[in-house]
Amino acid sequence: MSRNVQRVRGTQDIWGEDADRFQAVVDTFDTVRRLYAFQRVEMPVFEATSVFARSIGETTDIVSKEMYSFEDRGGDSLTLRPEFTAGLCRAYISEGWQQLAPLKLATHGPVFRYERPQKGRYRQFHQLDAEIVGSDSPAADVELLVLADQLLRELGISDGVTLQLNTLGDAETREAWRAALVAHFESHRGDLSDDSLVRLDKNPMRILDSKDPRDRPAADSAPDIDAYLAPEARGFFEKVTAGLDAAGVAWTRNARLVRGLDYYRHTAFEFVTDRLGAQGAVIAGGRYDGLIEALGGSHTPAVGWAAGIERLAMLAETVPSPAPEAVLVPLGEAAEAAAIGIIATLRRAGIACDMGFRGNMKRRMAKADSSGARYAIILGEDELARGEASLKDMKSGEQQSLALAALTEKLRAR
RNA sequence: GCGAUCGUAGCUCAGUUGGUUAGAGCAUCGGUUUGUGGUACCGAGGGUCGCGGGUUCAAGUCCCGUCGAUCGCCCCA
Repeated sequence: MSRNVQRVRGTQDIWGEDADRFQAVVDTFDTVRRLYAFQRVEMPVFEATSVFARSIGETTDIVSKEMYSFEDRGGDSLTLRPEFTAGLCRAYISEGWQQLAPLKLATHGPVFRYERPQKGRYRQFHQLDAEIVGSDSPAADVELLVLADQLLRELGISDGVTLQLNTLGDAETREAWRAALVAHFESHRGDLSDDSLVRLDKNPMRILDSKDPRDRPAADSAPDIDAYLAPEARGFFEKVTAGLDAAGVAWTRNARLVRGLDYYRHTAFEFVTDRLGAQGAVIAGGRYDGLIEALGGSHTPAVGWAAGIERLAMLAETVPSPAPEAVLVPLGEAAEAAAIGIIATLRRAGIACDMGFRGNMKRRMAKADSSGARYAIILGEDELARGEASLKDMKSGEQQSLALAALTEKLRAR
């Protein structure tokens, strides 16, 4: 298998059942986003490197060591997108979408991060993405969360997934809490793991969700944001949770759920499963009111989430791959020639069908059977001479002779 | 980037303390009187045992390196 040509590390060839499941996730997302009146948007797979460097933050691992950046032939530094949000915000500014705000947008496609591959974690992976740009209403957060919840329900995986919810407050709250956290962890410096000592300088809030047991006492005794929540921020969070309750979406408060980047405000959430090991987050997002400003636009509140298609597909049941309605079995050269016209007519009439090209009749019938087709259309020379074909019901085994002209109507009648 | 486990046909695996031409099931292809599938039987193709080096009379089996996958850490929409 691994001769000369090998897949690039962290990439995947998706086919067969996996491809069916992957497509089912995308199709379900597309159906659900229409129900919520989210517009489809297509964006470039690469952007100027500065778009991600400025929005995601120079100090993050994503920007400092996980981006696929390269210089193009014109000497510009470009980067394959490591996420959707930054590019979408750039588009919002470049395309003048502020006139249309609030905008409800949905997109999906490949994203790229140079990471150590694991199950459910690839260097080219695929995300669904939903964002509401230009709304500072908690109703936007609610709508996005209900959308995510319905997506999981339609995929049949909502049982194994829980919504964890937190608030990071407004800018002032967030700063006050952050300062309190730093003070708290400074006083416990001696108890922290090496990783968390680095976090203390770079990303102190991340100590809260550290998995290292050495960090847990200090993390667990750290102050919650609640004591620092400004009244408006508290009100915002209460409206979000009340909206979820009204919509019948189950959630749990996770006061240790945080976002490292400064432009995150208010709602932060993750839909988490324990069925995928360390890669447990299947949908994650939050409100990022400060991002578009950081990119050079005017102050624009926004909220959104992204979901890993591969992870959702791994949780989803196998979907039966769509079978053709009929398979043509031509016998002999003249029949094969005639079959080309017949199958073209059927397909133009919207009837999914296939044709076997090789083997003897027994083989072709076996092929027709394993395809799952409802009918086999047997085209023999003598039948063709009479302008007829044999239509065989693969389930009952019944077979009848039919005028070629009646074939389309007969199959479409079903 | 760090630590650990693993790597034999398309897939799932077997391969005894290193010992002759590396096996099975599934799948594929062909056949069981030549125009009829799902069952059964017969047969065939397909592997330089991830790759490279080393130890040995002898390596799929041991050692080293490398690549890849997996598990955890890290990071994360």
